[in-house]
Parts: sequence; structure tokens; C-alpha cells
Amino acid sequence: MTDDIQPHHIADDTLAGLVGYRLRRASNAIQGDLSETLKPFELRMITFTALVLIRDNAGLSQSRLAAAMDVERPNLVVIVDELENRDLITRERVPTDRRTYALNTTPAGETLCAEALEAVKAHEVRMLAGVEDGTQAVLVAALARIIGNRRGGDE
Amino acid sequence: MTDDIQPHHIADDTLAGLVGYRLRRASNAIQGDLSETLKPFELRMITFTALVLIRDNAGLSQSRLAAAMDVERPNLVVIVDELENRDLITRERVPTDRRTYALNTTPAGETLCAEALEAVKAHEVRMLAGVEDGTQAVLVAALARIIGNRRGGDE
DNA sequence: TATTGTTATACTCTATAACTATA
DNA sequence: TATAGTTATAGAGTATAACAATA
Repeated sequence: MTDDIQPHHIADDTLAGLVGYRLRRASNAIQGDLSETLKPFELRMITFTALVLIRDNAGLSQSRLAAAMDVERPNLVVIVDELENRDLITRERVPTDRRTYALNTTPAGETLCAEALEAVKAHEVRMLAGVEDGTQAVLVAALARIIGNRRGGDE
Repeated sequence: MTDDIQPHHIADDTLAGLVGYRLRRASNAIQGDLSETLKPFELRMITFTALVLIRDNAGLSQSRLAAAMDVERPNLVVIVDELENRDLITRERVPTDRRTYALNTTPAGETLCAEALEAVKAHEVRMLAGVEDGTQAVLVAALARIIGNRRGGDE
């Protein structure tokens, strides 16, 4: 094949000079691998996130979970439905405020959560191979700054 | 308001311990700000990316652009349509291979591209405020590693 | 037979309006 | 009246199959 005129890899120096561009590509790389990692557990990234947050915040309401996940309430319904239908979480009326549901993990949900978390930790080790611990700390600190710089960062 | 029982911010320590979680949040923060930055130019992130790559790779074909952008060919058609309809790029038949189109920026396209790039650079400075130059270099190097660690990284 | 660009289509994700039941 | 959860729906973004023109 003749790639003398048209090189295989096109010039993307302009974009590569943007931190945001590299950040998105790194994030996509991790998300892709994470999706594969969660497949054996029949979890998507978003259902995994919800499961972990419910486990770590017993009795959480859907509204507060939606706010924490930055997901619109209507969209959270199907996520919670999915976890409940698989008996990974329970949805119980709160006696003091019968509008809200208290979300809690079932024993099966806790087991699956723990197993998935182990797999995710292995996935992180895989994706961060070659990045030293000290560098990872610098990376995390820099990311925290960037997150804090978002429009209306603190409010 | 009584937040004695239910704190405002729920515990997300488990997820915060994952680099991928922070990476995605930082990426989302930048993407959100970038979308706002590009609005005055009536560009979306994906049309901006295409415009820059066409400018930097004169005569590019749609297939190669799609491959570079990691976009399916059918989805690129509408992106190229949009840029062509706005007279930012031209789409001309290649005489040596009449199947392919050669993509090139128009003068208007180059002007808009340069102006948008200036705005994007200002956006980057804004989003990276508080992250020192040395730290940025470490960040970029770490991101390059992560991107390289993606499944079938080099092939 | 393979490739470029295209159309049509479907599936996921996300966003908004409007409803119900409770407060 | 305001809030929690829900339904229906609409809009992005993305993925696949199949086609016409060309190689």
C-alpha cells in the first residue's frame, strides 16, 4: 500500500495541544475498559455508580441520589427499577414522609457491589500501569482543581 | 432546614478513590465549559474538532477523518454537511479516485477556526487556573500513558 | 470483490413537561 | 404551595445494515 502521499495518522497537533482533548481521550479509554469490566456483573457504569452510592449511604432518597449523580430524576427511575428488579436494592416507603423512598442494598447487592469493586480496582491498576504513585497523586490533585474550576464551582 | 439526619453532600469516598471517576468528572467539567465557549461560533465540540482537522490536513477524505475522530462514517456525513452548508469547508471530487471527496477549509472556515481556537485557548487557561505549568506537563504525560494503556493500545 | 459516501434506522443517553400523592 | 416519584416524550449521540458509484 502507498502511504507516501497520505500518511496513516493525520496531524492532530492542534488538538493534542489542548489538555481538554487529551483529558477526554483518556476518560474515553477508561470508560471503554470500565464498561467491559462491568459486563460480567451485568452492570453499566451508571448502575454501578448508583449501587455504590446506595451501599455507602443507607436509606438514601431517589432525589438526593439523582442530585449526587447529576442525573435528572426521571432518568434515575429506570436505573433504580433495574437494580430493584434484580433484587440488588430495596425501595421502602419512609413512614415520616410517605412521598419518599428509602433505598438500601440487599445482601445480594452488597456482595455484587464488593465483587464489582474488586474488578474495577484491578481495571484501574491496568489502566494506570506505568504511572507512578507520586504522579497519580499529582494527577488526582490537578483533576480536583479542574473540577473546582467549573462554572459556579462551589455554590 | 434540618440536615442533621441527612447531610447535604452524600458520601462518595468509594468513587472518589477511583482515578477514572475523577477523570470523567474533570472531563465533563471541561466539556461543559467548552460547549459554552463554542456557542458564539455556532460550533459543537464535534464540528469544531472536524473543522480543525480539515484545516490541518488539507484534502482529507471523509473516511480518514472519520477514523481520526473515532466516528462512524454515516455519522460524519451530517457533520460535514453542516460545515459545508455554512461554507466553512468545501467538498470536491478527487480526479484520481472519483469515489472520494477532498475536504478543505474555505477562507471563512479558516477565519472561524482561528477565532474559535483563540476562545478555546482562553477557556483552557480558565479551566486550568491554579494548576502550575510543571503540574500540567505531568498531567499531560500521565494522560498519554492512560490513553496508551487502552485495549489494543498500539496496534 | 472491496471501498467511498450515503440513506434509513435503531438504540442509548439525556432533558423537559405534566401528572399523582403526599406534605 | 411545594416536593418525591412517575410517565410520556423529544432530542442528542452513536451504531449497524444495505445501497449506488467507483475502483
